[in-house]
Amino acid sequence: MSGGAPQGYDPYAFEPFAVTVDLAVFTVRGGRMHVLLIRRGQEPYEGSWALPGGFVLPRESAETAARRELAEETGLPEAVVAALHLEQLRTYSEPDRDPRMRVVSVAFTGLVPDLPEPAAGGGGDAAHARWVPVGEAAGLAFDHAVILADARERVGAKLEYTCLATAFCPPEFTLGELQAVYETVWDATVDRPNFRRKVLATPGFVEAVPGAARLTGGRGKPAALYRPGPATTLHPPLLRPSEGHPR
Amino acid sequence: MSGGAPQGYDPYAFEPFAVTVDLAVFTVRGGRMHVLLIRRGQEPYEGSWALPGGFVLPRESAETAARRELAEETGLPEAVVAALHLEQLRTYSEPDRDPRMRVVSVAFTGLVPDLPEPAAGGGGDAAHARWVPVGEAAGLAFDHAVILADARERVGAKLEYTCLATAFCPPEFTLGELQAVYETVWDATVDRPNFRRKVLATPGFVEAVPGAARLTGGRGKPAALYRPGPATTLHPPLLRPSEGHPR
DNA sequence: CCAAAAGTGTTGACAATACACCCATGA
DNA sequence: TCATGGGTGTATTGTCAACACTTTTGG
Repeated sequence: MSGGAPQGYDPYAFEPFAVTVDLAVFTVRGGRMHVLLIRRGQEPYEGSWALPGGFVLPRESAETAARRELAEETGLPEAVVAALHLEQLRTYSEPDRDPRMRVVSVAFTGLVPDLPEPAAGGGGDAAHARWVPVGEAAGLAFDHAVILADARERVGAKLEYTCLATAFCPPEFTLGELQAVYETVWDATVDRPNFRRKVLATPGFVEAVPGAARLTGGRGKPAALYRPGPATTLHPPLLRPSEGHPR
Repeated sequence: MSGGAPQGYDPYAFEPFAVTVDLAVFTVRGGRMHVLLIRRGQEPYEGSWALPGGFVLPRESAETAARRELAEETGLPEAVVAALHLEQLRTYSEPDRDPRMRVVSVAFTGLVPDLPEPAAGGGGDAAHARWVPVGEAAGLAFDHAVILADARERVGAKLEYTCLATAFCPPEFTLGELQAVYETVWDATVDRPNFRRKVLATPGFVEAVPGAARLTGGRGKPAALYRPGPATTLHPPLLRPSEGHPR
């Protein structure tokens, strides 16, 4: 709520809650899904890998705090942080999730295209940030393994019924690259002709770039370039195969 | 995060955050969707209607707090509160959403079957709780109108691809009642034969009750009774009509 | 000319719609 | 016997998955 405070409530009467944000930021690189992690420099869990995040300041919203902490902790370029697709995942509030004090954490999921330079680049904390294949992210601090799993599941589900996949692609991309995003996130193969038809048949999902074509990586026919379109939802959905549903 | 605390962080150094929960609890009654509201008995917004909710206590998770506050503030029977379908909506953290202090609120969506007695019944605060048709919920306190709108949208969307609709029904229900839930929440009409086939064709959505049939309300052929099944997701989805999609 | 990747066409299975129709009950 | 709501059948229409095929490039 807000407003249901007991009469005469004194903000300082209780042991205070700390409110933090945690970020599960994903990218697709080399056919594998990666998550951005930082190495903890202090107790508890010193030396462990953890999701980036930090305290929400008194005059910040959680989303503002998320972008600020991401920039501070990982050294991602400002432009990337400002542009990245960020959405709330859920809030984790179990009383003992942090051994030191009561911490309620608002978790976010972030999506970025594959970056030429990894995470490092800025100074300071940035040196402790790394892209890690999600399969190799073991032994995370706190309940971050749970958050990571929840975030991963959510991204997979959202690809089915939203246009989110373009957030993993550079500003201009080929349909082959877009398909690779789906195949990587779902860890499944998709029929190219059908994928292509479905994407092009969804108004506003992608729009063709008038300019020239680009080669894929040397061999093969050059592919047409597309930009993300204005649409956000995908009707009808693009269902992942094999998920128990023969359909 | 949790753990990214600045070195030497003192829990009492900052102006503390209050962490609260807000609940948008819905039911379907008489062909209209209703939300459970309470009348505020103190400033700010004294006399306004608001979503039930309250402070998270030091040793509680947000979900525990949500059920406790719901029971305390609305007088819903314990059994109903324990059984109700509750899920996190999202967290609202804009700095000025409460004029008195910094309040971060974890919002939940709840679904209950139509109850014989309205909300009142218990004593205390319960007298100030009421079921209000969602269309008539105007002038809510704080940002509760936003939370309500977000919750309503989410429920409508979730009916499409989950088995959530049974949470609006009593333990045993007819397919006509289930269909009425969809029609009410979506404010759309659904073809009965097709609806029926789709529900029955989805394994685990509903299971037939071996016993006898029940009359609908007097007239008409008695309908078979069903119970919620073990399934939670709906593949393929049951898309609402007219939502911009000819399909 | 071959491999590799982009892009097009076609077909058959299946799903969704729309609607006609029968059944059981209360008044 | 009529109105009301439950339940079944079916034809048309469309969509989707599968796969064969053409096109354009690099080596």
